[in-house]
Order: sequence, then structure tokens, then C-alpha cells
Amino acid sequence: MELDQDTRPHVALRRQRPLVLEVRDELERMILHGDIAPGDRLNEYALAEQLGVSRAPVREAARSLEREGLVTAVANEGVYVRKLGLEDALQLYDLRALMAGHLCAVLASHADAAIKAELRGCVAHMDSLIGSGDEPGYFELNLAFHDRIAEAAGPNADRARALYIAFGKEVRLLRRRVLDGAASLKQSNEEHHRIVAAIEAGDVEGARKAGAWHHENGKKRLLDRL
Amino acid sequence: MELDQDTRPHVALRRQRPLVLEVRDELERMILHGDIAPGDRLNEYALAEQLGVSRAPVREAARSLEREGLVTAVANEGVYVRKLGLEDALQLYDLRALMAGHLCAVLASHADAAIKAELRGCVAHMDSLIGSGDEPGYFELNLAFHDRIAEAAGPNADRARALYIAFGKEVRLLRRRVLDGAASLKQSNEEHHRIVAAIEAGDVEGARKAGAWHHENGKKRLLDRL
DNA sequence: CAACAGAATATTGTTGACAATTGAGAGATG
DNA sequence: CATCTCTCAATTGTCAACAATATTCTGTTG
Repeated sequence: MELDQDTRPHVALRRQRPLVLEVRDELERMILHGDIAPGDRLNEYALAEQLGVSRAPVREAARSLEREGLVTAVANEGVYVRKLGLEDALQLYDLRALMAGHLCAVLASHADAAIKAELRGCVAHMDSLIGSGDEPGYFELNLAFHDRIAEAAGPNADRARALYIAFGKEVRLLRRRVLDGAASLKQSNEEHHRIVAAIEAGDVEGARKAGAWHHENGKKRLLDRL
Repeated sequence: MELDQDTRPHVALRRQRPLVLEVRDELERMILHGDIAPGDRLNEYALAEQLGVSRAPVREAARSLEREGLVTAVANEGVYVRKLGLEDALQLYDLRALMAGHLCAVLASHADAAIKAELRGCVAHMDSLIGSGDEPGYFELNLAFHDRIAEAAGPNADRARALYIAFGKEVRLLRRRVLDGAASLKQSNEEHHRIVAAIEAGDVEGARKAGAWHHENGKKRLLDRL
């Protein structure tokens, strides 16, 4: 947390962004990055010293993270990074698929020509990336594609979008990472095509189904590896 | 060893339940009960004094409520009870319907004879309450019915259940309360019948649709009154 | 009289200190 | 040698004080 780099004291002390938000983001980064492993306790004192702040902001940030599902608090004992069991992960996949379907449905109900063209171009580009064997490029564009759908769903779905993003973060707490096998790139993009087709056609329920089913495959892949 | 007299100012008796949780529940009650109106600021100092605690637990509780969506925090200004616009309310109805459908679907996938019988008896009882014109009794049992479904969905849907409950609380922040008209009691219970029928038949997608549609009617009723 | 500058006040942001609880290790005891 | 208790260190829970910021009030000036 390099906040005190600035030598001017009065400027450095004026922060528009509350310290607790900085701490929250940093704790979230640490947890998702694996610096603090699932099951580990968050030592308030150590974290406060490490971040150069007092314990109060750390505690507030922890409460915020607790509500988000990234940590669990035990009375008089501390807060622990949540250990995600298989059952929890399956739930998250379901809910995330539900949200994705909803976002696709909302978008399908009011998509304009511009976003339709953009999404169509996106999946076409992914097709070409598959053809040239550029897997990293595909994964990156895949993320951008789904982000774009969530964003384009508009302000009337921002709550669903927030949950979609939160579930995505949370599922990363699963000990055993699910590496989306490269074997199914073609199948994955076929599903993308179906999603875009439904959105272009204004088929709300079709888009919901296509979006949900695409994400449910992540769950299926997880189960196949057990 | 002799025990000191209990004359110490801050009572530090064994607290199994952290103070912040008590404060959080109390604040939530105040907000939902209307003691603090949407748009009002939560005065940390005043609330702390009123609750007989210091500001730290109040602040932590507020962070928790923020993540839940009941309040919004503004830097250096304070936290305000969230003002729910019509668009927000419609979103919440959609998401709540989504969760309800999911809960019905999960329950349909593994309902045993006991819960089936219980739900069947519940809707039958509601039928009789309609017949006798007992509206308050109907509303109460209606709540219990939906709670029972959410509960019976089991631990594999507890995340969806938590969201379902949270959305229910949040929608109460809407300024203009939606008084579910008594005109549609019969229609409402017909939908209950359809839900139970799908659950009994083990029709997962049918139960999802029935559960979601039943809740979407709340949204429709809200829109009809504008 | 309106508008603005500046002081006074109220409120939030942050900190360090103290009390209480938990967990671990040393020592006693059967 | 196992086990129990007691003490001690580590950590969380809570608080009151201080610093910074926003808001309100007031007096001055054009």
C-alpha cells in the first residue's frame, strides 16, 4: 500500500477513497492471489502492520469480505479465509450460470445493432484464434466477451452483474483449480455462437438458456475430473 | 481467589455473540421497521450512544449492511439508508424470482414424501383459509409456505436461500409499499398448487418455472399500480 | 439585501490502549 | 507416562481520544 509516497503531508492525508476500501481491495487481492490460503486465519495485528494501518480498517474490511462470502468470522477467534468445499463450488456454478442466463436474457430484450455487431465480431475473432491455435488469446477474448455481455445488459441488470462477478471471484477459493481444458475450445465457441444468435434474434428465453447452459458446462467439467 | 466487585464501567461479561452482530441486527430492524427512513444518514455517534456501545461496532455493522445492499456509504460523509428506486425494485423482483425458481427446482430434484405431504397440506390449508375469508391467516401461512420450500431445498441451496431472504428484505426499502391486493388470493394459491404439483412430480424445470412465475407476479402487480 | 469568506460546530476517519478470551506450554500429580 | 491445571503469551473485542473533513452559522462587504 504505497499511499505515503507523496512527501507533501497535507495532500497525502487527504484521501477521497477511504482507507477501508483500499484495505478491502488489498485483502481481496491477497486472498484471490493465494497469499493467504483457504482455511488460514487473518491476523488483524499482522495485517494492519503489514499494510501500515491500524486494526480498525482491517476489521471493517473483513466484515465487508465476510458479507461477500470470501471469509467467515468466528467469535473471539478470528476471521478465516473461506474453505470452499465441492458442494459450495457446485452451488456457485449454479448461481453464476443463473446470473449469466439472466444477463443474456436482459441483453436480448433490448440489444441494439452496435452491440450485436460487436458480439458477432467477437465470436468470429475467437473462431480465428482457435484456427491459429492461440489459446491464451482465446481465453483473454473469452473473458472480454462475457464481460461485454454483462456490461451491455445495462443498468437494469447491474445487481445481477455484481453477483455474477462476485461469484466468479468466490469460486476461485476452490482448492483444486479447474483448468478449463483446451480440448473444448471449439465447443465453447459454438455455445458462444448460440448465445449471440439468440441475442440477435431478440429471443429472451433462448438467450437465457444458452447463457446458462454455457456456464453450466464449467460445473460439468469440474464433476468430470473427480 | 476473591472476585472483584462488578463495578467496572464496561461490562465485559462473556459475550458469545459479538457486539457487532447485535448492532447489525438492531440496525437492520430499525431500517426495515422504518425507524430510519430511506435517504436518512446513519449518525454513528448518535446510534452508538443510543445502543450503549462505542462507534467501532456501529461502523463494522454498517459495513456489513453496506455489502448487503441496505445502506450506501459515501466517503467522509456517512452511510445512508438506501433509497430504492423503481428500477432497483424491479431488478430485485427479477432476482428474487430467479432464486425462488432455483429453490423450487432444487427441491423438486430430491424432495422426499414427507416434505411433499407437508407442502400439499399447506396449500390445502390455504385453500380453506381463502374459503373462510381469513386473509391475515393466509398471508402468514403463505410466508411459511415459501420459507418451508427454501428450507427444504437443503444445504446444497443455502446460498440461494440466503440471497432469496436478503432480496426480500431489501425490497422493503421501496418507498411505495406494494400491498398485495386481496383480490388475487385464489390465483396466488393456484400458483402454489402448480408449484407443489411440479415438486411432487419431480419435474425440476417445471418447478423452476412455476416458482419463478409466481414471484414475477409481484413485479407485475407493482407495475400495474403505476 | 444578496453573496461570500471565515469561524464554529458536528461528524466521520483513524489510531493506540486496555480488557477479555483463546490457545499453548510448563509444571505438578496420580 | 498420561493427564490435569495453572500460568503466560498471542489475539480478538471494545473503547475513548485525536485528526481530518463536511456542514452550518455568522458577520462582513459589494
